[in-house]
Amino acid sequence: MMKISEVSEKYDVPPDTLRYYERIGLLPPVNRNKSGHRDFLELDLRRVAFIKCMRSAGIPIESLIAYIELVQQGDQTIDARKTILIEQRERLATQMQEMQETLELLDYKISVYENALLEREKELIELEV
Amino acid sequence: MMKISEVSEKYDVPPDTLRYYERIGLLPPVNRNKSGHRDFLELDLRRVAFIKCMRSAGIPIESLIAYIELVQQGDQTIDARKTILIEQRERLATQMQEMQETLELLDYKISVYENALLEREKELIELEV
DNA sequence: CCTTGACTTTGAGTTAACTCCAAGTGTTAT
DNA sequence: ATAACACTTGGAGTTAACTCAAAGTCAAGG
Repeated sequence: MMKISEVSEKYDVPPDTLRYYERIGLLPPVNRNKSGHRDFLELDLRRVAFIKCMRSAGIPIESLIAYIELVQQGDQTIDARKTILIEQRERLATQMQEMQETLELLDYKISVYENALLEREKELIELEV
Repeated sequence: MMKISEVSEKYDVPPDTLRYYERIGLLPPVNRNKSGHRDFLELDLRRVAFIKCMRSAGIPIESLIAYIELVQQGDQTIDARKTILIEQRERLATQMQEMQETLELLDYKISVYENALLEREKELIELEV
């Protein structure tokens, strides 16, 4: 359905990274065509989208591999999967709070610099007058 | 005023990391006592706190070094400093938005697993009855 | 038929940010 | 005075997550 270059283009993930993900078991074995080239099917694409979303938020690959492996093992692992997701959800929420605080400090500092620049301008104008 | 072990304790940053920060120029040369040991003064502590805040949000060390160097150079670099802070503020905001989306996906998936588990329970009860 | 270009694998190299180690020095306690 | 201990430096090692390179295969175009 889609070759690796197209998937790379569509999801903005380098081909080497897609192959790397498959190599380490993050992406379960991708469908192949007769000549051995990867031919990403709907399911493969959904997995890529999921991985991309998780990685863009910094969820560690190790946790994702653990999760994906549980998914492969079937319904009796639902509870364990939920545990992983909740754990990562908490880490993410904590991280976002820290970032919120940093954002506020940055905003404060930027506003201070803004005022400092205005002061400088005033001084310069007074020199001219 | 405070030795490295105390600073490490207070800010929860390993001594090796504090020394590393100084080595690479992220932390300007820390005050020393007669025997050559670091003796962190108020100013050094404020710098540690700032670095810790920025790093906890993932602001890259490289940008922080650039910023700190400008600070050392005095008032005429205020505009350049502001530019760095604004740039990082934007990167941070973007990152937080991506994380928000991931958080929502995680919440959704967790809720799906919640329901799946309830279904399983129901089935088990029916088996018993 | 031969070249071109995209694919393949395996393994090595890179980058950021630490983290650890060895060898040495100065202050404190016995 | 000597042992213990926290500190010092310089340099090497680690970890996560890619990223690149070499050597080979295959289908399509001239």
